[in-house]
Amino acid sequence: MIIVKLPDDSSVEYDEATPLRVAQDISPRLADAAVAAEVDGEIVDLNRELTDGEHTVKILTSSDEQALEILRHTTAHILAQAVRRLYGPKVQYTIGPALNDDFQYGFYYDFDLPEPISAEDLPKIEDEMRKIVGENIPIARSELPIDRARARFTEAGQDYKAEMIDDLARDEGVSSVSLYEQGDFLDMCRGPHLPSTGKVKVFKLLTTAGAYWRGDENNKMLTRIYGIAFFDKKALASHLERIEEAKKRDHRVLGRQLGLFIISDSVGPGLPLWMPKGTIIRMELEGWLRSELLKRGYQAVITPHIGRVDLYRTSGHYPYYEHGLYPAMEVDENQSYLLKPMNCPHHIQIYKATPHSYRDLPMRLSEFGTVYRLEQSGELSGLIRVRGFTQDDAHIFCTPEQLEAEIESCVELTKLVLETLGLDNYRVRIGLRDPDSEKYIGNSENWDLAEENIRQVVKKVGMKYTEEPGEAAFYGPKIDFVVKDCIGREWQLGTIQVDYNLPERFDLEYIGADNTAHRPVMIHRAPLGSPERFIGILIEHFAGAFPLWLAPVQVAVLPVSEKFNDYAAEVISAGKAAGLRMETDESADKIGAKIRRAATQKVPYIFVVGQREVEADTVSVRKRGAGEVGAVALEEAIDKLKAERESKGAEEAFTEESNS
RNA sequence: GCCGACCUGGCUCAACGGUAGAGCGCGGCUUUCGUAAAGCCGAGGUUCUGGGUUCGAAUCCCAGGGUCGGCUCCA
Repeated sequence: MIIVKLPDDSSVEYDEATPLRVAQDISPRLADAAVAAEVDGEIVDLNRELTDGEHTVKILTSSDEQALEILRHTTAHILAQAVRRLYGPKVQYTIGPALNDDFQYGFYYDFDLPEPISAEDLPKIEDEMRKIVGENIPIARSELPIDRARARFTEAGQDYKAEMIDDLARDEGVSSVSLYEQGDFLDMCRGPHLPSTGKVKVFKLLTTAGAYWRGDENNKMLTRIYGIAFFDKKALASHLERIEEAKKRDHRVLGRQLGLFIISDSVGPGLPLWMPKGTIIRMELEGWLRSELLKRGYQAVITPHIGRVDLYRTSGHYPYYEHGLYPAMEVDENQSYLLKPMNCPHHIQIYKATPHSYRDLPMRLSEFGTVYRLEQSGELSGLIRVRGFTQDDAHIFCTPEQLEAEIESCVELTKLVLETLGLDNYRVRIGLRDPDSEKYIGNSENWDLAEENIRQVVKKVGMKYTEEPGEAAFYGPKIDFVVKDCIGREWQLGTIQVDYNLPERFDLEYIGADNTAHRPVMIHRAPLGSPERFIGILIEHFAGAFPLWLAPVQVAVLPVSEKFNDYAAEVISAGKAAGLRMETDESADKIGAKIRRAATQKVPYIFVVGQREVEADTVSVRKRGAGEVGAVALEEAIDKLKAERESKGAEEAFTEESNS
C-alpha cells in the first residue's frame, strides 16, 4: 500500500504509483506540465515507482526553481544523442551537466570526436536535436550493478564512461549506477530527467570550446558544446538580449569607445596603455586611496621595477614560478635581473635596512607597484588579465599580537573601497593551502596559525565567506574579495594575505620588550587588487557612466552656435577654478549633434549655453540619465557639482530632492 | 600553452579567385542653428607578417604574430 501525501495535506492511496500517475489523477493539465517530482524531499523522475509506505509528493512544473536545471540536463542528453547520430559510433560522450549560475550558458556536453567541429556545425546539430524532440522518445531510468554497467559502455565503445564507473567504484565505493536510455542513446547519469524528449521545446546551441578531460591539461582535449534551454521562447529571447546588452558593457569595447586605454600589438599583448581619459580615472582612484592610506598610518615608498634573480630565490618566487616570469636579463655572467613579479621582496629590503623595535611596529609600507608576469597567452583579457599591471600594494610588518587588528583594518579598508563604488556584488573567499600540494612554502604550524588568524577576523567582522583549499598564495593563506564581471566571470579584486614565511626566509627581526630578537609577521594586501583589473570591472559596473568624481570629463559646455564660444570659455574657466574637468565643443554642428556626442561619451553633465544664458549668467543643465534640468545660475551649478564630487556620488546634484 | 573561430582605412563592417567599398570619424567649405546625428566636397588601405598555389590572391594552402570564446593556469 502506497500513501501519497500532497502539498495541500490531502492524501491518496495506491497499490502501484509513479509521480506521473499521481499528477494525472490531480489533473491532466498538471500531468502535462509536470517536469519531475519531489518525493520525500528528493527530486526524482516522474516515472519513478513509489515504494510501499507513506510518501510526501510534490509535482514540479516549469514554474519551480529546480525545473530549469532538469530541462537543461535533459537537453544536454539530447545534444549528445544528436552528436552521436550525426558523427557516428566513434563519438565518445563524456560529461554533460546543467549549469546553474552561469550568466551565458545553461548546459554543455564534452565529446571526443573523430573529426573537429566548429560553430558552423551547430545549426546542423540543432536540427538533429529538434528531430529527437519531435520523435518524443521516452526517457527511461534503470539501475545496474557497476560491472554490468561498465560492460554495456565498453561494448558501446564508451571508454570515458567506463573510466568514470571505475573511478566511482574505487573512490566512492558505489556498487551500482543509474543509467538513462532514450531510444538508442544510453548515458550514465544521476538524473533526474524529463519523462521524454518531446518535453524539451526551446533551446539553442551557443558555442564550441576546447576542454581538457577531467579539467587536467595533461589529458586529451575534448570538444565542448555549450547551449541554453528554456520552457518558453520569450525567456530564450530575453536571455539572448541580456547577453547582447552585457557585451555592450564589455570594458574592452567601452575602453576604446570612451578613449580610456588601448592594448597595442606593437607594445605587446597584455600590456595596456592608459590614454589621457583613462589616466584621469586611475589618478582619481589612486589619489583617493593614498589619502585613505595616510589616514591609516601607511608610509609610501617607491622601489625599482627589476631586481636580482637571487632576491627572488630567497623569496621563493624563483625558480618555482619561473614559467610565470619574463625571462631573466643577463647583464653579465654573474648578474641577472628579473622584472619584478611582486613588490614584497623590495619592501622587505626596506624593512631590513634599519633595525626595528617593537615600538616601531606595525610598519606599513605602501606603493602602487607595477609588476610583470608572463601569463599564458590564452589567459589575457583586456584590463582584467594582463602581463604588466600595478598593485595597490602594501606590506605590513607587525608583531603576532598586532596581527588580527591589522587584518581587520585591511578588511575594513577593502570594504570601504567596494562600498564607495557601489560594487556590492562580491563574495569573500578564504583561500587555504591544499594539503596535498607541493607548491606551498613554510612549515605547517605557521600555516595553521595564519589560517586561524584569518578565520578569527572574518568571523569577528561578520562577513559571509567560503573556505577554499588550494586558493592560498604560495607563502600564506588569504582573504579574497571576488567580483563578477558583466558576463558572469568571477575575478579576484581585493586581497589580504597573512605571511609567516617570507619573514623567516629573509630573516626579519624586531627587538621585543624583552630585549631579544623576534620574528615579525607580514600582511600583503591590496584593496583594489590591481587598478587595471579594478577599473576594468568598474567600466563594466558603471557601463562607462562613471560617477562625477571619476568621470574623465565632468561637464561638456556646449554653445548653441559659434557666437557663444566665448561665453563657453568663461564657463569653463569658472569650472576649472573649482577644479572641475570641463570641455567645450566648438564644432559647427547643431546643438543636437553636440549633445549626442557628449551623451555618447557618457559625460555626467552638459551645460548648454546660448543667448539666454549669456544674458542671465546661467547655464542650461542637462543631467546624464535624467535629461534637461533647466537654467541654473553658473555659480550655483558649480557649487552643486563640487558637492557631488566631494561626496563621491553619495549625494547627487540636480535630483528632485536636492533642488527642493 | 591547448581546442575552435577570426584579423580589410582611426573605428564598425562589406567585397569571398578577376589588383578594394560603405557608415562613423578626420580635413575643407556652406549653414549660426536651443536639448541625442544639417548639407556638400576631400584625404585616407603593401587587406596582420612571411612563404606557397595560380595567368591572376583580401579571398585557397603552410608557418608565425595578434584578438575573441572556452579549457588549463593565475604569486
